[in-house]
Amino acid sequence: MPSNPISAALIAWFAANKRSMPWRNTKDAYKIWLSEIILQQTRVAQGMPYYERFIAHFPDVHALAAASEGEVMRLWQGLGYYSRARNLHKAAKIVSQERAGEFPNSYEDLLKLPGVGSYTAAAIASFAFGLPTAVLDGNVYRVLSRLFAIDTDISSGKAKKEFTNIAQGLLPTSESATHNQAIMELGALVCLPKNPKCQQCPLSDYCEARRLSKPQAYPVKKRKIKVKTRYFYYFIFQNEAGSLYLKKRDTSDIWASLYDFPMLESDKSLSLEEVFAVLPSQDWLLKGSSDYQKHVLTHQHLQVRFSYFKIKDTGSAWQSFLQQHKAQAFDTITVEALPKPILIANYLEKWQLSLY
DNA sequence: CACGCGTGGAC
DNA sequence: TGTCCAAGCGT
Repeated sequence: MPSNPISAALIAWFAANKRSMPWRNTKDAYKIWLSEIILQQTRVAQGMPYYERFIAHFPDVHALAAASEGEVMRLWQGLGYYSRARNLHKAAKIVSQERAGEFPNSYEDLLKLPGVGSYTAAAIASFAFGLPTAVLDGNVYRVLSRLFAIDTDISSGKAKKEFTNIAQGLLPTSESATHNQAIMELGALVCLPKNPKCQQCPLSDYCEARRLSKPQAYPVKKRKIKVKTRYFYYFIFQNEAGSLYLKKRDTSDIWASLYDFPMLESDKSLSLEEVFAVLPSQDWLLKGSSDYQKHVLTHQHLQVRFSYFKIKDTGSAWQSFLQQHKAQAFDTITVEALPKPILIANYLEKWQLSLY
């Protein structure tokens, strides 16, 4: 596909308005891949410090492949979607060990790497290798659905094919990298989900949704995110030496395989009395509650209310509890502001706490 | 195909 | 305060 008026306008706008990002100044497939994995479902401002930290620790794919999974998880901690970090490490080992550090240079082969799906494969193919593969992400869905007033449900498989074809048809072969970045940047800066800045848009003359005065009607998305509320009642056990008691989480739930405090979960809010009533009536618990703190965390998919019960004076009862669960704890943590469970993984690395 | 996965910003 | 959603992927 040769250039076309829409792409030309897009690219001209991009040249004047693009944000500066470290991974935009390179053709290094490793850096581009790393940035793309980090930026999956993640805003640039949130991912940037992680990208810098990963590059500082692991300047090339061999360094990343040589790291332990614990090191990788520790650097990733706080960013969310932790399977990305595990797949990142797996893919680094594949590229380092099976491909002598050379990233796959075709869309099909990139797709085989763990953690690399259709979007990321197209992005790397185009940004690093100049191949004419159109990217299709949330921004592109939004921009294209408005541009052509397409009301296909973007959460459907049909839409993926339809939008892929349109995106591919719009992509100028010779400038695929610039065009791809430009359309995503337009979605991120101008063609916003809620209040699109149509006055500033270089494509407004071509935009069907704009002509119909209903840009906010696009894209059409039927699948709604269900928000569940789970109530977690944590028990913070601390012995005389100040050591804390941690538990590794299940592999098939939120925060898979990360560490948090032992807890009681409920599908409804419980009063302090109810929490104690539901728990087995153990001496260490009934006698031990002397301090209580509460912290609330919410996000899109899941609403979790954390209640932390800090057991200060557990004494011998605490030790027998640990013994009962074959647990030992050593070293010291001072917990002033109690962390979210995700932060516990960091403590584990840092303080070498033992678990059961 | 529908769902789960995380955190933080915007409104 | 609630809702949406952001350079998606794996199952």
